[in-house]
Amino acid sequence: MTSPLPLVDDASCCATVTGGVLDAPQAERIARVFKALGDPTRVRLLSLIAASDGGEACICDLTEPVGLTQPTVSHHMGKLVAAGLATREQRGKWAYYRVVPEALDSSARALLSS
Amino acid sequence: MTSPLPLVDDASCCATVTGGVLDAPQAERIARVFKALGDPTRVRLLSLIAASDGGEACICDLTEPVGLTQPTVSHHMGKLVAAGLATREQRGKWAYYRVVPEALDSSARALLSS
DNA sequence: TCGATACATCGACATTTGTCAATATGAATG
DNA sequence: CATTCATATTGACAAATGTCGATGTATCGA
Repeated sequence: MTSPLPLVDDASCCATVTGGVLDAPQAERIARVFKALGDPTRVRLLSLIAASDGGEACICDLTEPVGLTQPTVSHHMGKLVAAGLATREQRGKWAYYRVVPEALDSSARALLSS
Repeated sequence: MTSPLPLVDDASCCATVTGGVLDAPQAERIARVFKALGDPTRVRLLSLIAASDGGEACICDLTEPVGLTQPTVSHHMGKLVAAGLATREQRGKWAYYRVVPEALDSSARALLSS
């Protein structure tokens, strides 16, 4: 039989904060996503996109409700995409962004006790 | 009858990222906790404390495994406490820190789709 | 082909952040 | 009371971050 002790976690993909001591790379991976979620504007952007028609929105839809410049919104969306929390799809002149629910679920699971 | 539309969320305590458009204060509150989780050292500290005997640890237990200075670890723990993710209890010379599982659960719920 | 539109990138700037060494605080112990 | 030990606080500094204006790039329409 294997794994009688509280092993850290089988795969680094499913590491959880309270499920054993995390090594540096695991903590790094987990923290990277939360860092992207650690800005109020980006949290707001995600909620705006999720609440948009068809679950997608372009920069032009987001600029006004957030009250920031177009470059700034573009910068934030870049961060969210880089963190895997959103996707970007170019369609004609517009760039359509969508939330990645699996990424949110995965991050949520990293916080659950077990 | 009330609330036929997708209201943002009853209480700000249970606001969720994908459950309706968040206003600025709600996004601020949510982002504050994730900001604290957005540093690899702090994620590691939480996992170390959670895995410690009795679910608690003092600064002296954490300094060596994290490989950082005592003031730095103290600073990080201060941030975690300020974010509500940990508690601090002074017992004699030592300060014992514990993880707040409810805070982790609450943050996790903010990410779940609904 | 030209102008307008949507977006990204660049350069700059002030602010925040993570880190440390040095020092202060406070509790136990002799 | 003096010393030691655990921790917090302070001051400093480099690096990262959020924001903007200006500019570049690509696409659509006339």
